[in-house]
Amino acid sequence: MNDGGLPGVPSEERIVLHVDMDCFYASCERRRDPSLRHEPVVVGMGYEAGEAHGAVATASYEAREHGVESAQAISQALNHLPRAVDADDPDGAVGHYRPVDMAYYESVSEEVKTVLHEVADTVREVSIDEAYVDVSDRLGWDGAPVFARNLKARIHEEVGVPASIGVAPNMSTAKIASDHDKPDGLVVVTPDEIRPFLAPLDVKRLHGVGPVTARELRSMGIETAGALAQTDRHRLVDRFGARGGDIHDYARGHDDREVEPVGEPKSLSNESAFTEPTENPDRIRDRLLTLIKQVTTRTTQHNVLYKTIGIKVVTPPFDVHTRSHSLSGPVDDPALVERIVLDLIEEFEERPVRKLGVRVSNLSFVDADQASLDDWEQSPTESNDTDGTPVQPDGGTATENERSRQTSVFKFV
DNA sequence: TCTGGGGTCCTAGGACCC
DNA sequence: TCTGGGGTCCTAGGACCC
Repeated sequence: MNDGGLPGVPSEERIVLHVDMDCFYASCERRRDPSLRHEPVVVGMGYEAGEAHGAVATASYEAREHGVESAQAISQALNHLPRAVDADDPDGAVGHYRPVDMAYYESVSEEVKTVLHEVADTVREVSIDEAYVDVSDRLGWDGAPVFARNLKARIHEEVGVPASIGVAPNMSTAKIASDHDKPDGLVVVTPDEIRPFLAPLDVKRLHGVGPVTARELRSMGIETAGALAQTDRHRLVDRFGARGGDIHDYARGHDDREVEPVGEPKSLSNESAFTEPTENPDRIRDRLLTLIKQVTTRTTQHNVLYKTIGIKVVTPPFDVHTRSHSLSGPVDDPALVERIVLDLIEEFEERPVRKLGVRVSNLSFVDADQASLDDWEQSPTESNDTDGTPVQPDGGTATENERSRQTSVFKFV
């Protein structure tokens, strides 16, 4: 190995692990209630005990064997796998249904991430149940299988949930490897195994190939990663833009992305669907007000300012529309969000709506360090109230709506 | 497959500035 | 007043990921 995980390390020499927790929510429920072990467990979003509404967030492998799938309506899942209380056949299989408990799952996730940070310097937390770690500076390829096996064991013993791990010279291959032998899998792909490992796989296994791209590739006669690897790159870029080049690289086992910690979020949003499409202006308005409250509660709690405020409106059958408005400078102002959102929704008046969303973007984060204040000089004409202060890089005038909120203004020096 | 929620990145056209 | 080209920002939509 060379001098340790620095940029410029040849990608073939990196050792990247992708750690993917197996049906994580269901595993968390089992950790909390060990009597669920080996039992079919279904965790439902919007589900309440005894009810039949909501959708499947996660199903354990035992539940999947009975036809329960992710994103399925709970009512449908119950047809495949009834609860004990409403099972007709006393000898038939029954499922254990639980509502989503994000706070608990996040606490379990924290424990897993703590273990990961103990065994590696570089950890990218992708989601609540998934992370990449780069261990190039800690071991070589001959030590990788034992290291990964020990990590799996540690997570199981110290946190009490199962994980699948993929090991490969880059992120995209490590991800495919972790998925290759789920659940409780461990797949190591060394640099010289990478091409033969990828070649037979269906293109849809590649990161960046979704249903649309898979269908198009298929129509081009490209079904496997091996075939994609041999396709002329220009053809792919012409057809798919920048992503065409990426998936060509991934299919050939090339991926130079560094494992780096995730930065600050780029946007914050909340959305919510109606049980059936509605044109009722009061229901729409009420729902929007709820979403605004959810979003601005988060921004205020975390000291986040935003410059752009937007809505998402989904009309039947499933047409997604977005509208947004940008301010001249960052603010955190719930009343202003409300005015802008209600203004943007007017365009959709009298149209049926099945889903609504509220989003803020163009974020800035003011709490971390105020070092940047050195670059800002408070305008002598304004008051000195500095908390939650809207700042305006151009020192310009805000729209008439936001002006009311500007208790103080900073001027760029 | 008929559709839940929270995100990211890319693309393309238009406005505006120099 | 006719006119070129580059850069940036904004907006909307699309595809994808978990």
